[in-house]
Amino acid sequence: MYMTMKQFAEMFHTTEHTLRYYTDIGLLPCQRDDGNRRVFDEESVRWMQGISCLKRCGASLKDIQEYCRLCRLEESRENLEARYRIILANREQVRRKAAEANAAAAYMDEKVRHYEEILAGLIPDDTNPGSWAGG
Amino acid sequence: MYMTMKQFAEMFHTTEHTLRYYTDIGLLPCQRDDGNRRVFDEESVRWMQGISCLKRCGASLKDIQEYCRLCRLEESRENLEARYRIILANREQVRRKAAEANAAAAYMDEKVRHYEEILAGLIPDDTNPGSWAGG
DNA sequence: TCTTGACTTCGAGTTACTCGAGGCTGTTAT
DNA sequence: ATAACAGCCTCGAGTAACTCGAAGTCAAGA
Repeated sequence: MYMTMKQFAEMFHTTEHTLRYYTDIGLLPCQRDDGNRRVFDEESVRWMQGISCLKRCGASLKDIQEYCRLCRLEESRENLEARYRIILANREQVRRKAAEANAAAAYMDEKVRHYEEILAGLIPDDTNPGSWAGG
Repeated sequence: MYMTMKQFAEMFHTTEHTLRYYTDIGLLPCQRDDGNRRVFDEESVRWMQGISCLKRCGASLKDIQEYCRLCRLEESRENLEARYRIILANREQVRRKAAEANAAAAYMDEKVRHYEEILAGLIPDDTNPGSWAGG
């Protein structure tokens, strides 16, 4: 059961350009048909699932590549621990990111309210960006 | 009261390279001393406060540049509304980002627990990244 | 036969830095 | 007076992770 570029791209909500990039850097495995076109099978699908998941969690392609490399190696305690370390480091990163994003969202809410008050004529416009909190 | 490159960079926890970049693209205003070195005053500080705040909220330099341009123009209803639109769009973006980051953080928590169970020998190692949820 | 559509490679452009080389300036130590 | 040093300057190249477009290939359908 082989999929074409287009089907595969649609399946993962990404572009053909991106998929070409991933296969070119050796991140995503694929076969070629007799016309040299990339074709994707269930294995490609499984790898792409892992890749896009780690991506959504904010991992760099380099880290994902390393993680995938480890997955392809023989199982061992060392290997397992190496993968665990990557996952742990990634969790830290995504936690920091989430905290920052939440703070930023809260701040923007305030900013929007501020602007709505100005627009309603309740307070004067203070164009100066220096009046912003949290410099 | 002028500040040197170094002082200014320390004040905003950034690098001199980045500040040079910001001044070069016309985002951050600065003066030059008689030796052609950049010097920063209170006005630079105020602008930089606005810039780093918008940055933390995930705005692109392009958007920040446009926002700052509007701030420098004469006040008007139109201008005010244009700035409001930028702020609104940015809030939407940062909200989406926060939601994504929170979901990713929760997922990574699960992933870490999963790994810890494998490490404790409670369940076998399933190296296959396709076993990951949320393909 | 011609067109269409889906692919191919390759090379350039993007954002927001990041780094380093090589050079200038201004102060301090010898 | 000279040397060393810190701190700045410009300029050009490199980075990640795409993104885009040009020019070419290949098979199927009208």
